[in-house]
Amino acid sequence: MLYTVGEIAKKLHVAPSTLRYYDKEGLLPFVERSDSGIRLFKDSDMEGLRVIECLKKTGMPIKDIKVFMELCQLGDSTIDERLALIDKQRKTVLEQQKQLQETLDTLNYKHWYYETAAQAGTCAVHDLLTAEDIPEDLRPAYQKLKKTED
Amino acid sequence: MLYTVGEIAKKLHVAPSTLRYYDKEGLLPFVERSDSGIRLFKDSDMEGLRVIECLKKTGMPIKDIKVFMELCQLGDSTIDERLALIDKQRKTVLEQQKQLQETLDTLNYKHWYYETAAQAGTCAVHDLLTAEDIPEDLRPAYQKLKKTED
DNA sequence: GCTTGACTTAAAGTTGACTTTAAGTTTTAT
DNA sequence: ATAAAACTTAAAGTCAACTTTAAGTCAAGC
Repeated sequence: MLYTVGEIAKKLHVAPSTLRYYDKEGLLPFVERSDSGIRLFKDSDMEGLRVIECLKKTGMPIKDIKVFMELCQLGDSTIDERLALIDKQRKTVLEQQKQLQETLDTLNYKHWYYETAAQAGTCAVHDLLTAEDIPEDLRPAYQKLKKTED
Repeated sequence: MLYTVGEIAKKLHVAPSTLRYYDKEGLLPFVERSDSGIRLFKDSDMEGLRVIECLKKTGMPIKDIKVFMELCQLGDSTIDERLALIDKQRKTVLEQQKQLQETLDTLNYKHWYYETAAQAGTCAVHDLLTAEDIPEDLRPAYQKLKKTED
């Protein structure tokens, strides 16, 4: 089964122009063309597109994704290199998870801060509070916001 | 204690031009100026800057951060609104965490894929494997990559 | 007092990732 | 056979978030 760029775009919920852009940037070395020059996507191309989608979600820039997709085209001699790139990207995602958790911790503190302020009718209530009044799990985030050194 | 834009920039590990840009965009309604027009940051401004940093990490656009910082300047009458914005942003971070975990699951599958291929010396080894040969925790990611409908 | 480095602004430039436009070709449907 | 819809490319436009530049002012150390 073969698909045009518009059909694939619908499947992936992206604009056809996005796929043409990716192709122009070299992310789709696997797509073939009809005699008249129309892109023909195979069922098996979907996996490559999903890999691109995944790498994009890690924040990898287009140019780096291109390198990976090219390695895929080169066959078994590039397996080790591809494994190294996957592992590198895995590390960045783990770091992002850590970062996002810290961000959430801060927002959780702010949520408590404003809920408490809403109860009291004023943010000034927090001037009266000491560290012990802050829920234990929110204290680290509080300390980070308040710290003055660095 | 008062600080110039360059001193604060160092503390936050950002370029001075970034802070001037934020100021121009209205993110820093709290910074004061000397008689000659030089920005003077107070110790207490650090917390506002850390809140901006936090909101930026959630992916919130500059214009939306501006709204939040302006609400902070307006005092206690905006507590409820600020709480609502924090909660909204908290939701987006939870969604991002979910997304990032799915991305990591895919990378974990790919890691296994290439490690297996490296052992065998060829990616073709995966043509011989069935679903049961794939570690159980990696199967959902595998299924997602392979699925052909949608 | 004067140089040097840091500050100021406005405006232009950069980057990445697309999107839109324009002009043309191909395929599909009647 | 022809009109409409979908495809093609190259080039220009957009957007967010900065960064750089240019021209000038201010402040600190010698």
